[in-house]
Amino acid sequence: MSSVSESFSAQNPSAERIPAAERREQILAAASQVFGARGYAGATTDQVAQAAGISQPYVVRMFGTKENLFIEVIERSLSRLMTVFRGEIAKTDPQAADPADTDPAYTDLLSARLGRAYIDLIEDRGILLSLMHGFLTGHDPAIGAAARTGFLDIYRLLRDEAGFEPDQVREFLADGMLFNTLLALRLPDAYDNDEAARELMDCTFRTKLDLVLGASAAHWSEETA
Amino acid sequence: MSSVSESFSAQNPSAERIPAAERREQILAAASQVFGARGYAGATTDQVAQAAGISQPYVVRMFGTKENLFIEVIERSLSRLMTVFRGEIAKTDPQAADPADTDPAYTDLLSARLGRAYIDLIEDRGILLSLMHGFLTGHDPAIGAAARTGFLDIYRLLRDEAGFEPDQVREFLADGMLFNTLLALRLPDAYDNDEAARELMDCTFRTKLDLVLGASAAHWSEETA
DNA sequence: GTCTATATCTTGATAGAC
DNA sequence: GTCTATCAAGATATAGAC
Repeated sequence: MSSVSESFSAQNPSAERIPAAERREQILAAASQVFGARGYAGATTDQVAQAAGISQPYVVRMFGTKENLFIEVIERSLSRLMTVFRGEIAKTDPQAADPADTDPAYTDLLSARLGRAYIDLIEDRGILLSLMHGFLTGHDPAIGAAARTGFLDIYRLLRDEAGFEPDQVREFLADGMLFNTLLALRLPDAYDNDEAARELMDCTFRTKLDLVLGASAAHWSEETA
Repeated sequence: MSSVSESFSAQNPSAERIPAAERREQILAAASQVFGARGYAGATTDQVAQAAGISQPYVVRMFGTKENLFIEVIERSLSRLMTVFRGEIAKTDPQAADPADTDPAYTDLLSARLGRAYIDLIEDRGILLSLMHGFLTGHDPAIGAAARTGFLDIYRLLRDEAGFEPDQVREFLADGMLFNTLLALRLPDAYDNDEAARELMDCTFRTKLDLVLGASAAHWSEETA
């Protein structure tokens, strides 16, 4: 994107004009990080603006309201997540005819692959965390509705497209929620100092631990405040 | 508590004086509900005050800061949760000598009982939800530290006092996090209108479903806004 | 122990120029 | 397409009376 000039001042220095669609995605990416770290209520539109390198009113101008921006962030996260899942399903199941009639070995393999793909999503810290904050904002009418719909869409994808039994879906989702919670808690930061944290993370993230710890260190150290 | 007089005006009408300790617990109980519904950043000290039937400055006066109030709410939730778990452990295991060397049937039974006890805690909606919001506020230095410590305390309780293997703890915690998420999402409200919601809740809450649905209807209908 | 009044800061949103 | 200036509302915290 817009080169070195931004590294000093967060504010768009020469007010460079870029296409609205591109700017939109820039803002959404920035908002995803900010909302993921602080939640809907805890984040400000100004923090998003700074992260995107533009002015606060422009953020509001482009998305109407903070609430609407958050909803678009959630929908973007859901879209990415489901795209990734569908990719794994397609990759794993090149010749299965009936997704409702699958053998146990297949769903076990697919479950492992989807789990790995989920963990890979951590590379962009904002996706899973802003989603999680969306789920926790069920109280807000508009956000709550979007969050419920999205969550149930994931449920149906796992059941109908991946061919999981309801109880397999439940287990998969449960692991995901623990995963998200450990990330939000920033437990990776305690990995070196607490044996319980270490043990829990070892058994939660297993082979993908390096990715989690590495992404964590890189991510949090960049934070503004 | 202070009887009928409060049903009209939320504000303590005649400024009735009650012992500080009792008032403290009143405020904590109210704050637990409010923070549980809206999270730390989303809740206001005034909402807590109204829920407790006193003035906003008095809430701040008694707890110093909103942040400190939230931390005390979290600690109260943790304390209740751990007390309940310890009660189940004691009840289940009257004669086991070495908690580190337990047979599978025992941990299965205990796990089921702890799970049931956890679901029972939903009767007070604030406990699990304010805890969950605490976990999601790992970004705040003070709150994050309290949340991490508390989470790890629960981990150690399950491992050392309940005698679970790390992987059993992981699974138990994962179910708990899914449980909390479904509550925060207010999925119980969608039970009648969405087959996926119904299926997921049926298999998550099983025999305790009545409790979840009942408590939900009763709880949310009482809400102020 | 508890309230009223209020200072002060933050923040989402609008107006309007370039 | 993007910014500066600014308003209005809301929220935490303090002061001080009763």
